[in-house]
Amino acid sequence: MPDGDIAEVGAVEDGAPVELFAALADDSRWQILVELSRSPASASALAGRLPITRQAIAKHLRVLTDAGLVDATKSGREVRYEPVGARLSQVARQLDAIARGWDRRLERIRALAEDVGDPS
Amino acid sequence: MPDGDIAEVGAVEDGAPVELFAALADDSRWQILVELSRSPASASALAGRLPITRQAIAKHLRVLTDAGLVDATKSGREVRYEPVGARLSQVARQLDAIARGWDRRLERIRALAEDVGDPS
DNA sequence: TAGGTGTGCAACTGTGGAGTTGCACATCTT
DNA sequence: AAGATGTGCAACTCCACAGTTGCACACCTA
Repeated sequence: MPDGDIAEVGAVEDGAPVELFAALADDSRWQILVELSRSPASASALAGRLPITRQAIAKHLRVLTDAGLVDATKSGREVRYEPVGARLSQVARQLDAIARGWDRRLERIRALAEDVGDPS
Repeated sequence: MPDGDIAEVGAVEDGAPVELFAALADDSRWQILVELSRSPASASALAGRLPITRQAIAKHLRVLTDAGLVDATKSGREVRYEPVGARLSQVARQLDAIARGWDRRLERIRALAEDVGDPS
């Protein structure tokens, strides 16, 4: 089964990627992602550009890494992080599939209601 | 400017829809969305199918409505809720645009590093 | 006019997460 | 070897939020 091929019904009922949305539901993490998209950097480097502590950033990077939104590469004593577009695209496709599923179901229900409630 | 046309850079820097992700980052809210996608219902009706209180559901519906993920229709003394696919599709497009932006920037950086660091 | 059903608002509790400080360990440089 | 820089772990505080109970109000119906 191809990766991008997600049944729109199953995508809803199998449970949506709640953990990933939680990862994206934080301003600091988006700031980090923006900085990393400008240029990959280490936690300490990010600490120089953001208003929060290195340790706080490290925690956020942990969350982002677990969610698959960021890739960590150890190089000597420092760890270089960079954003991963693939994961985000995957979620985008999933969301679109779910949205289409909603619309299809509602369409069906409306058509049914039309037949029963207003048979002219 | 067409609705679907989102500059991939601006989409990142103007701030991502964090509020919407927060709305999606809850299991109970997804359960509610699934139920509503099966068939639109009121808060009390949902309370019969979900393991939480009507009041808790009402709070979640408020969040979902504010996020534009659910549409409320008052009919007599009851309020009928139904999911809105359009909002979710919009976010999907936004995420995809952001992801492509990441990939493009990293590509550019890599190409640059190739020229400088390994001029063969 | 009651009684039942659906909503709304307010206060309270419990918990998870964001951010901090402090310290220990690893690694590069001189 | 010694100092400097980067990272990791642990404990603590603070606060937003999920969920609850309790009550008041609005609306259909007998």
